[in-house]
Amino acid sequence: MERADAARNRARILEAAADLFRTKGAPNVTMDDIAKAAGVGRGTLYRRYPDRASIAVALLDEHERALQEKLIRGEPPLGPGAPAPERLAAFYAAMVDLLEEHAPLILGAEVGRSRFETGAYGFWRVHVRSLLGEVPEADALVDALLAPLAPDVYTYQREVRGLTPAQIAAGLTRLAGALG
Amino acid sequence: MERADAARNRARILEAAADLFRTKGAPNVTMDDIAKAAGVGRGTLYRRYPDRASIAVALLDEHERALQEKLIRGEPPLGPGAPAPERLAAFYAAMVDLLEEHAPLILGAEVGRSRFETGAYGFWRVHVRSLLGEVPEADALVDALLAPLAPDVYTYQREVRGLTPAQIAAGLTRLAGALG
DNA sequence: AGCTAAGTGGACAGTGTGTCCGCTTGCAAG
DNA sequence: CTTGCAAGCGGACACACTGTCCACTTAGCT
Repeated sequence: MERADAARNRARILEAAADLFRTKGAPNVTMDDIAKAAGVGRGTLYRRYPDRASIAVALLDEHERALQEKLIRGEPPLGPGAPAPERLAAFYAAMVDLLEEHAPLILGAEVGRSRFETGAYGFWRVHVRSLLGEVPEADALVDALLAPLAPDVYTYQREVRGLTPAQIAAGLTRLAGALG
Repeated sequence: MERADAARNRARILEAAADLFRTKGAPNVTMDDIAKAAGVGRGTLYRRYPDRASIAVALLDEHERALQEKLIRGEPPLGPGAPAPERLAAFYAAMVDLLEEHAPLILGAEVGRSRFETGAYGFWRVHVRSLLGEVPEADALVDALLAPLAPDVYTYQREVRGLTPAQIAAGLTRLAGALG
């Protein structure tokens, strides 16, 4: 059981962090900023979240879980029942939505190599791997197909190349369609 | 014109940095380490190279230039003359070689978003874009096709997934073949 | 009300960054 | 060979962020 003050502080920390990530950009937010904004001390912050990444992961958790649920039990083409290329395309489209909504957050969650260490990456990997079926090169292909969903690639396409989410999704759909 | 002592120091810095990147891994090497190992002061180091990335870029320069040369003027299928999918596959294979050889270095070169800001990325981008021709989604597809070549993806595939360079290249070849 | 363990917060030490400025040295002209 | 001087050098310094530690506070049970 969690004490009431602890719960209140957790909520305050998450709220403050979400706000700071959005306004200042994840890499520019220090642990100290978050503690200050949440009105708690450094020790309190570190007790729960050892680094920025773990805060971002906590913030992302519910959104990613919702998508995971849809992939497993949702309607086709996202859920089971549609042909693999269509399901892959639908997955790409859903991920583009997620990135568009939360790219700054996801960017904040991924310090260094941590992208591949999150449970979410493992889940996407298993999902796409299963869609590929018995293709011999599938084990190498999986990560190649997930690579375009890296948040830094997405923000580069959006902000530097000036592409729209629709254009990016279209490109990925083509990629999905080309396999089979 | 560059003074003799300056030239000597530059050589020493690059040599020391290459050594440290290889042995300790790029992210664990501090500017101070490099200065110490090269036998120069911090100021001297910063005069030429404002950060780790610029050192790694300098070290990579000649290797990347060699590949760029082959893409423009080399024999097919790497150089001009072969069908686009084959040229793309050859490009992928060459990049896998480059990554296998220099992944730690490339990883060191890419602090934050800098991957997309190097001249090299721009070059790969133009090359692949030209291979895609008039495909409507090409502008979005380019970055998606380059994404699997990110050094962190490569090292993840090699070290965590345990894939061989040949397997990775095979996966990418399949990707290249699927377009057209 | 009293007890106690969970929770809190800020001081502290350690580490890395980037800058600044007095000193040194290569090198070209006399 | 000597001299002048600008380019080059290097370490001290100020600053920022991290992560830990521990004396104090407080929620929630009895």
